[in-house]
Parts: sequence; C-alpha cells; structure tokens
Amino acid sequence: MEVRTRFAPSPTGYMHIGNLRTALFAFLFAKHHNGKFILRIEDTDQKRYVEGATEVIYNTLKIAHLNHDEGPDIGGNYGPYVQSERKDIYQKYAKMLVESGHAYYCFCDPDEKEEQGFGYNRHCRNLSKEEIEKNLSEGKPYVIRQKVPLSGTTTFVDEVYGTITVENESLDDQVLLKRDGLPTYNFANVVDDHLMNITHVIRGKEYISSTPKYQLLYEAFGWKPPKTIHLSTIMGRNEDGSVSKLSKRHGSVSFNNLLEEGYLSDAIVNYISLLGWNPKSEQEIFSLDELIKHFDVDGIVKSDAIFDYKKLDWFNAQYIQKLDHETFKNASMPYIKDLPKPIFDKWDFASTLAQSRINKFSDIVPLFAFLSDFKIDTSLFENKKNKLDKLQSRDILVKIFPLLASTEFEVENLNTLLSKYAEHKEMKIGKLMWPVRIAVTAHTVTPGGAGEMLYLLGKEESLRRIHASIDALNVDLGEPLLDMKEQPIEEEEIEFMK
RNA sequence: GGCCUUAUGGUCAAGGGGUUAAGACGCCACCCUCUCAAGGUGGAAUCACGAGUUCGAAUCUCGUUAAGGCUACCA
Repeated sequence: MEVRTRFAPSPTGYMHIGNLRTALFAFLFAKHHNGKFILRIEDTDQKRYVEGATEVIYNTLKIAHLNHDEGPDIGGNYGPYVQSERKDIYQKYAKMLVESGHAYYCFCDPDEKEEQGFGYNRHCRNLSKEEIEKNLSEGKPYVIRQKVPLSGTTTFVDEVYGTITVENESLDDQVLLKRDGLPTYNFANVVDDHLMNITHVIRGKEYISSTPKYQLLYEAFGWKPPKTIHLSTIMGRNEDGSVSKLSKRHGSVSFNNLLEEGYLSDAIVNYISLLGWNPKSEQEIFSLDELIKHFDVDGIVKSDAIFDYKKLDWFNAQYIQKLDHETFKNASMPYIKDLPKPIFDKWDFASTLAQSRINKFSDIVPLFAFLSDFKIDTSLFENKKNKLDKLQSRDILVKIFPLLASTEFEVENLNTLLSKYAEHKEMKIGKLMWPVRIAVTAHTVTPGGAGEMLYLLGKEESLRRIHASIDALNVDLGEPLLDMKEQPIEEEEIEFMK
C-alpha cells in the first residue's frame, strides 16, 4: 500500500520551526517510502484567520524544497484540502455518529463552566429524544459531542512511543462540531485523515493525549486508524535556566525570521532534521536527498530537544563556506545596504573576506563596522606578541606613511609593499602589519589583514586615518604633532622605494 | 488535582546486561597566523535519585524526583 503522510498546519501567518520540523519528517517519511506528501490547511478556527497566512505555508514549503504532491494550491484526488471548504462533510459524519449512538447533541451554554478541571459534566449526554427534538425545532444552538465510553480502556500503538493505554473514564466528551457548524480539530483530523487515505499520521506529541479519543472515533466509524508517529517537542532555554516550548522569547523561531537573519534554508533543514532524529551514523551534513535516503522511524528520539542556535550557526557556516563565491556574493547583497557606499563597489573583493568569517549573513554588518566606526584607542598599538609599544608603532607609521602615499592602492601592491618593507627592515611581518592595521581600522578584529583593510578604505581615507593615529599617538606620548605632508622622507626609505 | 510522556556531558546524541560510555556543537589549551575566523592537534565535561533482579545494571523492574504535554465550542 502506498504510504501517504500529511502536513496539516493551521494558517497562523508564520511557520514555527517546530512545525517545519514536523513537515520535514512527514515529507522525509513519505519520500523514503516512495509515497505521497499531502498538504492540508486546518482553518477551522475562524477567529484565528490571518490574511496571507496560507501563502506563508506555500512559500515555506517551496523554499525548503518540501514539495507536496497534493494540496489546495495544486489539487489532487482527495480535495478540497482546506478544511473550511469541507464543512458539509464533517456535518454529515458528525450526524452519522449521533445516529449510531457515538455522539450527541449538547445544548449547554458554552461558558457554563463545568466543575474546574474535570471536563464537561455530560449534562446533555442522556437527553430524551423529545427534548432533543424540541430544542432542535426551537432552533436552539448546539454542539455535537463525542459519547466516550464510561468504562474500559482504549489502546493504541505509536510507532515511536509504543503501546499507550488509558482508562476511558479519564477521557472527556469532547466537542466534535462547534456551535458555528465547523468541526474541531479533534474531529476534522480524524475524518480527513481517513478520507484522504493517510497511512501515517506524523505530528507533535502534544496530541498523544488526544489520540485515544481519535482511536474511539475511528472505531465508532468502523475505520482502520492510520499509524501514528508522534514527535518530541522542540524546546528553548529560558533566561532563568528553565526550559519550555520554543517560542519567540527564545529568539527567532519562525522559518522566515531565520531566513531574514541570514541562515540558509538548507542549513536550517539540515539542523532541524537532527533534532529528534539521528541517522545512526556519524554523518551530520545531509542534503535533502540524503535525508530522504537515510530517514528511518527507528532513529526518532522520544525525548524533547533544546534548540541550540550555536549549533545552527555551525551548520550554517558549513553551508556558507561551501557556497560558490558568486552565489555567496549575491546572497549577501541585502546585508551590505547599511554599510558605507564605497564598500559596495569593492564588495566583489570584500565578500571573499567575509565568506569564511561569518556564521550567518547578518554577521556581515558588525564585521565591517570599522568602516564607519573609527574611534582611536592608542592602547591597541601596544601588542606584546609583536613586541610593540606606542612609540615603536608611531615610528613605524611615520615611516610607512610616505611609502603608502606614493603607492597605488591595489591589494597586491599594498601587500607586496608591506612585506618587502618588513623584509627590508628585517622585522617580523606582524610587527609592521599590526600597527598599520590598527591605525587604519581602530579595531583589533578586522575582516582581513592590513593590506586588505588599506585597499577597502582607499588611499585617501587610509592616509587620513593613519595620520590621525599618528597624531593621537603623539599626543599620548607627549610629543609634538607632525604634519606628514611636510615630513622629510628618510634616506633609507627613499632607497627602499627604488 | 487527574491522565499521558520523557530522563546519558552545557546542547544534539550513540549505546538496550560485561564498552577505556562513541561522535558533533559549544568551551579550554596548543599549532598555524599581520587580527579574527577558517583549518590542525589535544583536553575538561555525562548515565537524575533510591530500591530490586543479576555473578555483573547507563541498559531490565518498581518507586521517587524533575521536566514537558493534555485536561478549549485552539490547533
């Protein structure tokens, strides 16, 4: 029999990462078995209607490459795939249940609060036929409730969690059809999964508690229940150290947020595939096709998993580094908009520096902050590894200034000039590069070395910054300020420039 | 409160009676290096607790504790 799984989100306007993971597993399971993956929109809650929410779902699935075989946007043989369009179907089946004695009309007031915590008091469970007819003919609003057996037990076998048995008396007479005529999720999912021939229901484990009631419904209809594969919950760590279901307070939790921050769709999918599932091998980087190939229910983990942004960062960095440079460059464009204009022209080069240094595209902004954030801190010129103090740094800068002033600012020129000069002066390259890089960026961490930074800043700005650094150093050292344009170039430097 | 589920380092997790209890992220150190990354190498760090079964328990059983879920005319 062909495997058919479904992803049945309600259109909330955004795709929570936990939902995406459910979709992923349902997709992987179906595709692993050469089956069909169906999309069904669960919009039975009118109050929750959000404009454009179904588009978010379509787009997410498309971007993540979780292509469905049937759904509202592409049709299929089991439509309609939007629950609000299936109203009549649910009513028909609800009435069938009433007739067979597995459900009943309930005319109770919706807010007639039943004794707290013990569910509905079953007031209407045993109304006489006459009473029901009377209420109905008076047009009294009603809901239809499931008539759960008062004794005995109900058992189902979950593919992940195993056999689960509950006492029927712990189950309540849940509402099947609401006052507005629409079904509850609890009813609609049973009817639809059966009618759409779903063989494996893959969903979050918050539904385990409700599954016995669904089981009873299938039995009442005389239908064969689909197999269930419940998935653990993706959790987030709170500031106080506690853990709760991943939500906005933990950071970005929607697929779109993550995309906006500059995470790659493939990296996100890869990471969440390993949240609650393990491939029983040491492989961690998986393409979607590989996931399809290796996915197996045996690898599904029962316990909840905490979403770790650090590990997502690592996955994303892996994917970013693998991008061919052209793709990287294009994908990074939206993130350099806030950077000073000149960098835009040199992005071809600058992006090569960025690619191995960022975890996500939004990291580009702080990486290049030195372009506009230039606040000299003379203490940075002291560097013990290169055995440098402020005085030496100042002297080096003073000597290198005229050389730079007469050089064309291209990366190769700059780098050869600097390294040749260091060689000429018989100093370690770092001893020269450090003060130059600091002078020109005022940052200890920069996206590239001194040569690259000079090039990115351009001649004019570079010289201006070096001059300013020399001035600051002199002030600090209590020495007179120099006007670099008037400084005589020493013989040795003249000789070097040959 | 009742019911259901879960429990291996900080995190993802392998391991299902005998193991030096894998691997990855993160962290730390070192190497590389003009900084930071990237890349190397190495290191610290885990079986929630208590009984029981057994020659032997992270592994099986029971209990406790903790966490999560359900207990909606939400899904």
